[in-house]
Amino acid sequence: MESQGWCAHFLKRVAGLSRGKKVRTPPSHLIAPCRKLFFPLPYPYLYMHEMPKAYEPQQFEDDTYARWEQSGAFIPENLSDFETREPYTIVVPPPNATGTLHIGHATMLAIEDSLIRYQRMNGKRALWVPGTDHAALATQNKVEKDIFKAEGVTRHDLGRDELLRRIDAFVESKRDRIKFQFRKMGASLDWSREAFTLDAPRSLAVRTVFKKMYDDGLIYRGNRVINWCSRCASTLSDDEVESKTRTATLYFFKYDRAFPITIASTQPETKLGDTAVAVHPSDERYAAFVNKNFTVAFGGVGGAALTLRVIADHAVEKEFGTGALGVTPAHSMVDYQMSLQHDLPLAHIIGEDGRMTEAAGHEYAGLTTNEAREKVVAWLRAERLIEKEEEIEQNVPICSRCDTEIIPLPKLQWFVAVNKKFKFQQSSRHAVVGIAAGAEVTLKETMRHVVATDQISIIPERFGKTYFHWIENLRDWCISRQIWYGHRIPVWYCASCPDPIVSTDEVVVCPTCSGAVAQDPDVLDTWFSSGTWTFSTLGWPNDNGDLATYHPTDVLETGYDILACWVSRMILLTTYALGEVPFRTVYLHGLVRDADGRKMSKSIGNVIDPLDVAPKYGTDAVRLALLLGQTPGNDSRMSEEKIAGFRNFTNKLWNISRYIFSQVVGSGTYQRLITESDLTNAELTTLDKWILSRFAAVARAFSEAIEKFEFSRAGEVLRDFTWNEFADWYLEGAKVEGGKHDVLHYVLQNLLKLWHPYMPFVTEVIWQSAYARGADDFLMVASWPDYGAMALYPEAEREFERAQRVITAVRAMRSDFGVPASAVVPVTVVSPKYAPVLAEQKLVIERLGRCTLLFADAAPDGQLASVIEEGVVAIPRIEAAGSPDAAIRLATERDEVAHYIEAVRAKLSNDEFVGRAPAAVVERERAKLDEAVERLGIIDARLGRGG
RNA sequence: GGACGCUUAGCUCAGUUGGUUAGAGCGCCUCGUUUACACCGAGGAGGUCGUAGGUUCGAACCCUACAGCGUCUACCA
Repeated sequence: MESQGWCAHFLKRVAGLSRGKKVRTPPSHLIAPCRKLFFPLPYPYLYMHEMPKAYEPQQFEDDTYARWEQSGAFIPENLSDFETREPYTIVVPPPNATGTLHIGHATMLAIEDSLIRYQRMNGKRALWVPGTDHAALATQNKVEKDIFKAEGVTRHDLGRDELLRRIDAFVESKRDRIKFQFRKMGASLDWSREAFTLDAPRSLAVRTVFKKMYDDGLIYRGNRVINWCSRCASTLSDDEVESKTRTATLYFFKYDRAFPITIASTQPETKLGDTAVAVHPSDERYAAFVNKNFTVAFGGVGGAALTLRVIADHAVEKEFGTGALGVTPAHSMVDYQMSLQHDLPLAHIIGEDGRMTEAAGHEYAGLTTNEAREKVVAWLRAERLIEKEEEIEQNVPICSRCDTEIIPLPKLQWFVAVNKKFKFQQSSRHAVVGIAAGAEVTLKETMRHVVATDQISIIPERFGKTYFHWIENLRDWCISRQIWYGHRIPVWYCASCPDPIVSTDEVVVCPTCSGAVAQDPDVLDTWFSSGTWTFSTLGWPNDNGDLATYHPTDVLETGYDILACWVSRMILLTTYALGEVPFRTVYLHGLVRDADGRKMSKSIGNVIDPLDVAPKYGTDAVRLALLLGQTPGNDSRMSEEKIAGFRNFTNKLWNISRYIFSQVVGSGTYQRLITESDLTNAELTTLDKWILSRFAAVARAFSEAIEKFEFSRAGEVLRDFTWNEFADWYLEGAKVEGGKHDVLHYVLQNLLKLWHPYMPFVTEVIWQSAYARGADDFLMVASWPDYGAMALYPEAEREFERAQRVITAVRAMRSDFGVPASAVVPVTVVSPKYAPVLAEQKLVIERLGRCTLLFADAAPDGQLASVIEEGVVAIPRIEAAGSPDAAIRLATERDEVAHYIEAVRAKLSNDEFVGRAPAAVVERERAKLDEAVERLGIIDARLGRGG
């Protein structure tokens, strides 16, 4: 870094910049905090000859990211010829603005950044939109908790305005953190288009969708039984409800002595609100009572006088309890559904504070449900109405935020009607196929349609089932929340006019009577706003051009755990609002667990924080560890050992480069970019043709795997090539043959390009150290290797593989028989067929096998021999203590071959196999047999000669 | 209760529409001449693909049942 030549080097690069292309100004609506600086930062990279032995990621990463960002290339309009490029869009799933980066985010970023970088290098107008989520309920809870801890006051003490001020301040103080962490991961996001689910453009989108849905009759206000959390004092959507198991006492009893049917309940206090008793339609025990009404005096003095109708309903399980169920429509989701079917009245006996209401009777009003239960049970005991008590396990719904037990209760709420017909409005640009403009459809039908017809494909496919299952069970979506942080419902009520006023703009006075209005106090479910994410981030409803260019987005990449609650909501709202799908492909990654397969959690202390390990092993290593060894939709395990393994790999790539650069005379100058035409056939050896052919094949395999979202396989293919073929064979062979300047640089230059989407930092640093033309010549915007145009040399591949087999055989024998590594052994090869091919590669074989090579018609008697496809490879015995018998290795080989021959012969002598299997398969087996028989012959001849 | 997934080498996992002598990484064992790399190189051991049936000329792969594990989901009061 401190070298003499640094300054001149830097100036040269600055000069390079001035020749660079002009940076386009981003669209005017975009704020551009990352505008390109006129002067680049001091050039941070190294001369080739200054590269340290080991790659030191922390020395380069922050600076590299800053330079990318300042180059403007994250903004697609700054890419060369951007107008003619095909758009490619991903919108990042917005993390909680107040949260911190965890391993799941790191997975998301690694995958999405790889896709974006790959597409950008492939000439796409690649846009990756960043953003954060306000996470209404979670954020408010967190702030409320903090305030209570510090000041002992609740939100009601503070009031709405003050609480919101505090929350905004909290969010403001935290929101830069997650963005900083995204940058740490190398994410090439267009920060000029950053969005927040609660900022002004998104708010407008939310209000606009709300009004449109209201006008279409898809949003309505209704008194319905909803999930109520008395601690949060709010409604919860079905998705925000979890369940836990607990043991409870199941009481078997009658409402009163005169009532003919015994029911069973774990919550006898709710029976104060019963309006029916339900039995199964085929239950003969109770058939006589069905449709009869009974009046019972339940709960003693101050209890309720109940009028109960006996109804028949399939939801009742004959085998459970007594087969008869007391129906409490106001405080049970199931019972509520039944009440709708049978037109039963609701008795609202539990209030929002979790205490019994007056409707439960004056003796009970004000008691908690537990107190009421004790009182009811005491009364039942006194009246001797209890027939039996049983301890059972049951699932109770709890609030996913605070674990408080959910109380279902009726409440006036806003809903989205998912089963109501509306006139479908088509997009003029990317119409949904199969639904005519103006067709009468429901939201549910639309949601099902676009996935069923593959206009949205889900990877892995099996999650389509989860999606359809979720749709089947979807009920009208309760979208109002009784909290203060979030998108306030855009509805105003006039004291003297009956109809609510729905408006995207602030309403000050009633448009009908000019009277005073009050806005609905509730806010929207956070998923309602995140459901608009793909199009609200692209400017809808203000048309700024982005929507036309970048929507529908290409890929939505997220964890499978939010398929139902988020992905499906985006599909719902986008198809409705735009008449377009929000994305073409949904890619679902699995959960990252710890080394023992446990979920990572702070309380267990098994969390691997990507920001802890990234400085230690390098961001590239973390990304590789997340991309390889992981398959879509399946959970994977993460450990520091795994990351360390990939750190080793980044270092390998570093050292491969270091070696190649060391081969250059006059290091410190730029390396020319080598093209196909530089590699003239005449100068290429078999070894060269082999690596070029392999590279072309690997570049294709890697690219095709990425296109198919097979990130792990792609990475493995490339890693194996880089390490096993390029480093271990080609580089070693090149040292022998010498004069490989062009091939070495050609493969390295293209290899760096292939690796760049996965490990952007180390590849860019290497590129900058040797190949960059100027300070703004980034590997990041280099074009993808044109593998289709690369020459293949299948013959050379086979020929070099023969040399490899000979070398491996020599090495194995040396190792088996304890030949000292320092000894150069004379090797005899008997291979009439392949001697010329092997002779051509004599130098490489001799050096890599540490031997001298002699071709003969027969190997000398008594030598150690190995028989390979090419023939016999033999080395002399050495006079060393404990040197095993020469025949042992051959005998082992003979056993294997003989066994194999037996198996193939059996197969080929089976007439049914020969008759029914495809000719090509049979032919392949025959060829295998011939080859094996030939080898066996050679081995036997050799063994017959005693050695 | 329903659905889905998983079960392949000591560990973590691949296995591309049924045809390989079943692979990789880590770990393990042996040996290290060679200044790109010990965050390395060479060689090696290690698996009757959960169990039992079935389909097929042929099954890790398809079907059935069972066992274990996991996830999501649900209205057993």
